[in-house]
Amino acid sequence: MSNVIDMLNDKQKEAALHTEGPLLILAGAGSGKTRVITNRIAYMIDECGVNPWNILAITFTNKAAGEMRSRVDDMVGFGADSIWVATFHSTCVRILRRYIDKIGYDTNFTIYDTDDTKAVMKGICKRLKVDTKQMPERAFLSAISHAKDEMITPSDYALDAAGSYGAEQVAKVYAEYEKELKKSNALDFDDLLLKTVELFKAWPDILDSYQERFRYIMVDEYQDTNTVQFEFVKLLAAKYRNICVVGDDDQSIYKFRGANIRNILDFEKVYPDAMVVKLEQNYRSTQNILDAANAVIGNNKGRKDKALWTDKGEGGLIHFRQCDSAYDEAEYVADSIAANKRDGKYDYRDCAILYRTNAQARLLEEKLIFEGIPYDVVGGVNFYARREIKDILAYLKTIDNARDDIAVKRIINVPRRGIGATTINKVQDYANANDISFYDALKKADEIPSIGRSSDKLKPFVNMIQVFRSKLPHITLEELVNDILETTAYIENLEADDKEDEESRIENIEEFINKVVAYEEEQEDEPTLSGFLEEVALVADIDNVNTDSNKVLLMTLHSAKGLEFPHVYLTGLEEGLFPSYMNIVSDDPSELEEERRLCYVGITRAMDELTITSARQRMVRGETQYNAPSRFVKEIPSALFDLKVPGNRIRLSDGNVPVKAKPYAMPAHERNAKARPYIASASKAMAAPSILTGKDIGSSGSLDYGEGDTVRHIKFGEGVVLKIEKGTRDYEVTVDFKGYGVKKMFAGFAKLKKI
DNA sequence: CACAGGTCTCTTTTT
DNA sequence: GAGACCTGTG
Repeated sequence: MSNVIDMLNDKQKEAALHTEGPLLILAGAGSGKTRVITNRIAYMIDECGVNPWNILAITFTNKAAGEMRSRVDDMVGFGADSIWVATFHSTCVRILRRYIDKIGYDTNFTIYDTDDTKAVMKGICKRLKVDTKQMPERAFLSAISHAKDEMITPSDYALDAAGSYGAEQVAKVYAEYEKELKKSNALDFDDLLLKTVELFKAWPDILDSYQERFRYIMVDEYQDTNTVQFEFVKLLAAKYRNICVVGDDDQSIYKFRGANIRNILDFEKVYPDAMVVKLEQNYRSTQNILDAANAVIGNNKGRKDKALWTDKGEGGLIHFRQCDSAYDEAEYVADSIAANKRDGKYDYRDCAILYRTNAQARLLEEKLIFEGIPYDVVGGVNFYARREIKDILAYLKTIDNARDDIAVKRIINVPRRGIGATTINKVQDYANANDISFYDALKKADEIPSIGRSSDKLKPFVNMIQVFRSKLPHITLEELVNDILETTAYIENLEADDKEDEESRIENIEEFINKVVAYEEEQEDEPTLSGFLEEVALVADIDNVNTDSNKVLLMTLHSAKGLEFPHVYLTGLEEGLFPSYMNIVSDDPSELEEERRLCYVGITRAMDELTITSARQRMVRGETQYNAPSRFVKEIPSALFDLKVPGNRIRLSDGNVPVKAKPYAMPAHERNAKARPYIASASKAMAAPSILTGKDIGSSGSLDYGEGDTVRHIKFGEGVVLKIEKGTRDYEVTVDFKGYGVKKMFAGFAKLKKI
């Protein structure tokens, strides 16, 4: 037997050797899923004579796709690059770029992101005079998105809606929205799947050609697929039935985005002859961490029964700490990371801080800066969603596809050209009346009677775009972007405009140009403007994570799926935040189960050490909230917690009932944290070494004072160091303070300064 | 038409 | 607490 198979355990082997017919791999967290998939592909190519060209592997992110390709590449002699590895969305885009003209679109369609669709919806609601106080734009968008996920057309929707005022409204708006996108030759994210399925159904010979091409299909993260995605896969696999799906129902966390957990739970119903393999041996985490994860997820009903185990050993206990405030929480985490680094226990890159909502990142960032800890935040505001980047992209989109009304309107007065809302409305009215695009109406500005002298302002804009367009075939994308920036004096206008963010915006633009250059360099075929825009439209935040640099990573639990870290900090475990308030009050109990799965995902990211934190008090949307620790914490058996962690006042009995804490003496470091006004630490943050210099202050590995030295403490003032002991996680320093007496404290927290 | 300054609302999670 | 939105003024 080949060595690619020998590397696997028995269960994994079973999965890898089953290359023909439907296969469901239930892969628990950390069970070596990627290894099975890659080895299975290698086995098919090397041992079964499968042509790599006939293999399609669909992953969740571009990052995962890239990793899979390079791992297969390392294993097989040649041919790995002809395997089609891509995300659902990019796979569909590639198909549609070729054939979408068959269903009435131009092959140079643009892809509308969330902002763009919002802009479209705003216009529609205004036009249809919808009361957006009653029914906000995003409600329509989410209804439409769900309809598309379920393959419900506007006319289907209208039929079902009869009788219900709200649904009728949605149906009307939905129909209008479709018309608008079509007119703009634009597709939204959901359309990419939907139109591909439509194409396949309308043109059986096209479907057939793809069925012939993709004789072996693999889908990763199958638990997160929605109905259209499943339909897409089902159609492709209908002929050869070599479909292998890999997933874990316990990690299904995208219901809000339409993911249908039934896809994985009912796979065997759709494919009765499917072979099912369960991978339960975990190669990532210690047994304690797995026990915690199993205990939490065990509270969910209607899941496929499984339990992770490992031969890695028990490992250390899980830390839990309830802090007084979110500030304290952030400080605790930052201090812990600094201490770990100093002790040589974990490097920055070994640590990840996870949270439920993006907003939580801010405080954490401040404390990390204060401690001089280098970090990267994944997500938040997507790079390509930033104003300056969207502006440049809008120029590029306008040049590429002038039917993209949203793009044209975005830049028509950016930088300012004295073209205001009144003029824009008149042009739009004219466009509507003549059933032409906004840009085409601009070209005919002379013929719009009501517009008057404003047409003098419109002409130069149209000319400029036409000039860019005529240059396009002769220059590189980088040159084009620079040309746009120069012609419009974009940066100069930026400087005049907002002084505050100017610097970071210019940096972003530079970064954008780097990405343009990178695209042109790595592109094997002719790099094109459309190709670049397409790539940009489909990148996820996680795709840009640079794992080479030695930095702490901050991200949401959703972004963390599929990743692993030696030390994971799970923050904000509070009722109302995680699980979120929305899901606690929801009458649909499955919402809470989804939160629990999210918690399960978080716990199982940890390899060696897991720290869970919560705050008693936290600012949420400008309002202070007081929250109890999350129910999920209470679902973890208390025996798994390290109760000796300073500051942990929660005692959990094995009956999962919190026991009233005994009077608690606040450790010195925590009192300081409280006594110190937050502003003070913010100003000190500036004095801390910049992360940009690459100097990490926490890395000395030893203290800069010794026994007998006089030191200063932020609250207790001057004192003499009596003793320094090396503890398990930090140095314990005993100091005799003038006026405060002898105190024992952790060096990592106390931040004593030698004087 | 642009801009300053006030008010209002709130996505949890994202391809 | 921030961003989107509205309104009055120049």
